[in-house]
Amino acid sequence: MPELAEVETVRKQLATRLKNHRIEDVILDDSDRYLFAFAKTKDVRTALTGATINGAGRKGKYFWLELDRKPWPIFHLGMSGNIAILDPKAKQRGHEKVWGGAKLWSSADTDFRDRLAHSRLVLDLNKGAEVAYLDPRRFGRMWLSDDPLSHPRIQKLGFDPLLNFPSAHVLGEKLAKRKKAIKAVLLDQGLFAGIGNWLADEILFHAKLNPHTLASKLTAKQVRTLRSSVLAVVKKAVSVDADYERFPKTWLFHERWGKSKTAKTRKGQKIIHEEIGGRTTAWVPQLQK
DNA sequence: CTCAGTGTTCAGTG
DNA sequence: TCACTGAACACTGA
Repeated sequence: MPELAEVETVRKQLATRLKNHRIEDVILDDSDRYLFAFAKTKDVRTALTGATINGAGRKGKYFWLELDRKPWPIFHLGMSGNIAILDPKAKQRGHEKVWGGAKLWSSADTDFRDRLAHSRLVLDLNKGAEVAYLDPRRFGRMWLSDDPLSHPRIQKLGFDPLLNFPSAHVLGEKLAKRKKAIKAVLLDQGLFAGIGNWLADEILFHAKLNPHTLASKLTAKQVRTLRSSVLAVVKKAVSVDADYERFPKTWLFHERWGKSKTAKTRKGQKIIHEEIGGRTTAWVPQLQK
């Protein structure tokens, strides 16, 4: 479920685990017209082979590798994308850790190659590490850019809760112009970069706001509540590395995902599932007036 | 067999 | 020009 929390976790793990690693080989499928729709496979190979990773950046749901030379690769995980890292250091510790948005595989796993089903791109690094970009549904995309922050797709993004979130006053001015359901507005990447379907529902649940409320009708107090809920939910999800098991027990997430649609909240309140702004929305009418 | 689904873009409409 | 809606993309799993 790659939304801001998962993507930020991926960025953090790439940056900390792959810093100073050199890309020795690039394995990709030349026939994969989806991932490489906007970057030619030959250019990807040329750009990455031999480069050293200095870090990783992110804005909204886009992330990129910072290399010791340009261009840099930018990625979007789409609906089902994921990043997997094989870290030889994990082998020494003999354990495997699973994150929300990415997996750290121990090289002790004999089925490492089997797990690479749906891998669209694999980077072989020195020191024995490997990184794989996995994407079953093929909605993921990749680009090459000399300056990710000025890339057209990233330029279009609005406020990122972890990078440049505005005051309640500025946020209120933006919302006042939007005459559609707040749920739909939360999903607008041109305003809230990184918020996706599950984060939006969790934020509205946290703020006790009815997802149907028109953004332009929110009171100043509701805007302040919404703003703090966005920050609270995103920061908490990121602080536990988007590990769903470690989300607070009170979160709607646990009742919404992987449960039947007749599941109720821990307090026994009814959860409604309906389409708002073209996306399925789970909410609790009893709480979100 | 049918259909929903973590996201985004684009064509069409108002 | 702007805001919004619905379809399309591709594949898996319930």
